[in-house]
Amino acid sequence: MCQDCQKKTFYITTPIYYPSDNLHIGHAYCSTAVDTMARFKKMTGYDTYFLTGTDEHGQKIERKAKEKGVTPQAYVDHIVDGIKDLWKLMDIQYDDFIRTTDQRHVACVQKLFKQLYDQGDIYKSEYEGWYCTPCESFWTELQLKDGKCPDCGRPVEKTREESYFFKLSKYQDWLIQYIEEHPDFIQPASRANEMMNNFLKPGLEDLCVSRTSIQWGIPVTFDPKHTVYVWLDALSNYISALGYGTDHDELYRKYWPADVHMVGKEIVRFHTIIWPIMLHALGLPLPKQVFGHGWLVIDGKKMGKSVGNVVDPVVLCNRYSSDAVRYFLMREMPFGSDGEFTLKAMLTRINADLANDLGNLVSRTVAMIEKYFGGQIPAADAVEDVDRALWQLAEELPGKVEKQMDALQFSGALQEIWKLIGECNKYIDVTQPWVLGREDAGKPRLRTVLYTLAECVRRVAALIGFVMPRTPARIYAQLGVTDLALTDWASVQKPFGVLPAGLQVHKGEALFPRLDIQKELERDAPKTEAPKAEKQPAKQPEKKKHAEPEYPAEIEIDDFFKCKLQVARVLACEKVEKSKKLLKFQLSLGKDGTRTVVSGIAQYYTPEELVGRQVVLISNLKTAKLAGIESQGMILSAVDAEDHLKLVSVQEGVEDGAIIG
RNA sequence: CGCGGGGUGGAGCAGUUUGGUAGCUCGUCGGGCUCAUAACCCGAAGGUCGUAGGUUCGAGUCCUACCCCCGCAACCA
Repeated sequence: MCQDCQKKTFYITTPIYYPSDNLHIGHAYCSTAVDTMARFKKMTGYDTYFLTGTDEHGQKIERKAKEKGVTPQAYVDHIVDGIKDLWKLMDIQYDDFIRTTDQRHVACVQKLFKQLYDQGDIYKSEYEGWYCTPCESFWTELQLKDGKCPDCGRPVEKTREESYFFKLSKYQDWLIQYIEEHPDFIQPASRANEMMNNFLKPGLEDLCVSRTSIQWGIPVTFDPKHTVYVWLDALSNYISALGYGTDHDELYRKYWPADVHMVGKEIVRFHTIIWPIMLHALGLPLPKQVFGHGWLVIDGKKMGKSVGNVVDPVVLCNRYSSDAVRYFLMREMPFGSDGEFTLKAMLTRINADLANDLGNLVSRTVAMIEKYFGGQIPAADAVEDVDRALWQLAEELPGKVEKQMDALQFSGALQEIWKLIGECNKYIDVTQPWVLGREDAGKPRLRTVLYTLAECVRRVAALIGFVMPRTPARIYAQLGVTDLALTDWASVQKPFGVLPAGLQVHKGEALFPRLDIQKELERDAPKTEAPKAEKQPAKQPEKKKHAEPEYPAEIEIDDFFKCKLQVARVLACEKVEKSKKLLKFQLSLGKDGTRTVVSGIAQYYTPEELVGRQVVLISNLKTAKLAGIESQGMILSAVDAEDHLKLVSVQEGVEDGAIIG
């Protein structure tokens, strides 16, 4: 509760995004949801605070900056500019943008760290691991590749390193109990189960919360060769932005605890385990809810740069308007679960809901008022049951919308609003204003019908602004509404008939021009949308296990001769235990000896049918450990679009170990 | 037995907690209307609700087993 204005407060956050690259539509989805919620709360009278930002530390950014030859700070500054531009483009109206490189944040994190250390929740210990001297990097057992440095492939030494640890284990039982007693804390509920089963019940280990291997981070004040672990750093943003721990902590006192942390499902774990324990250890209240939303997937796959299927929100907004994109994101899928993102679905949605239903309703309403009343909105006259039914629906709408929004059901809220729009279109058909307009006897009814439509359109405009911030003004312009009292939440809660008669309407451009879907799809065909345009009906197994390598247009012959290809005979072959895909081979290279090789082809061949066959092996490939087995080479095979895999072999038998070239 | 999500008319989804006529959007087909952005309105066709058992008067919904898909995790060289 805000002390000064007596309004209830509402504090909502997005995750702080990692600015190693430009953001994609998935990030835009999350921010749109938060912005939509924040706007709705603001509209319905809450003192709302909306925080977003960027998580700028860490190795990956350090490395990216190095590649570009700039400082990490310069690198992130540039990306952050782009992110802010995107939010502007999408009308993401945040109250504050926190960057983990902000001095205010750094100071706060350092203070928290010190406090936890002083009270004994963070302690210094030793961390046993592996050190790569050339890279000056420290790795855990799990991070190693083939027992060597994952970065450079060179050998590593076993070392001990001093590190700070956070006593998660101490608070484990408390957290389990807390989650059980607060079923709304983690939403959707399925995610709470996941956390319990995967992490809490098996038991928490103390978390290593400092690194000496990463320079691009927040130094520990009392031991500056250590930097603070990124998640401790990142999570603190939700309170550092409010001035927690400073002399100016008014915002903290006013808004904390947060009402909702909106996060992607992949980071629910950090927000529901580390963060609550941090807060609890510090004696601070926990956020009321952590909501793990789903992902936008494309062709059934998670969007990602490695898959090469990222959708750029900037392009979409510039082409179809940010309001349309926002509408689609909020309407198409139930919030919480994953949803398929396709351009076709978006275009269909824009045409059906925005152009045909809403846009056309506004258009025909205004056109008729112009045609029959010289553009002046008439006063309601003779009233019948059809009118009253529609009025009632309109009056009940705000309550329904609020109910859906309180449950974070954006799609449900929009569906309710669109029910009214649908009923309006039907109402026109039933009342047939064009018939009423033919004779004077019809005029009283006609006045009522057109007034009813105008007032409904006004109400719709007043209700959609939290999802589509720009559209209401365009509707008001057509209706001739200028009085702000006709556009707010209070104005849709009053009984039907708020709109004053006599306003002058102006038929303007179509709100959402109908799109030629075929054309729009073809427009992108040569680019990334290509496979989507032709949309295979079902699931042609087009999934590649790995991202396709990108082949250079041409290579030097020397590049080829780097590979030592040899014919090898399968001496023995068996399935690798606990693995679906791996077969373990004993191969003979003739006088070059034998090799053990592991290959992921168990789904295509049985061990028995391979024994005795000749295959082609890259014999000078760096060895790799697969399923704990040293694999000394790679067996070549061919895969077609249907996912059929066949081993490569030589036509007629040759000596084992023969060189291919 | 690693964890989780899912399999519902051509497509995308809701419904499963509290068993009782299978619903929505898009698409298709037919009709209506002409105020409107070839938009709007009405109607129809189309589903053995993954498979097989079981409980029940009755199962998409509960129980058992199994199959398939997708994430995560992991080892796809």
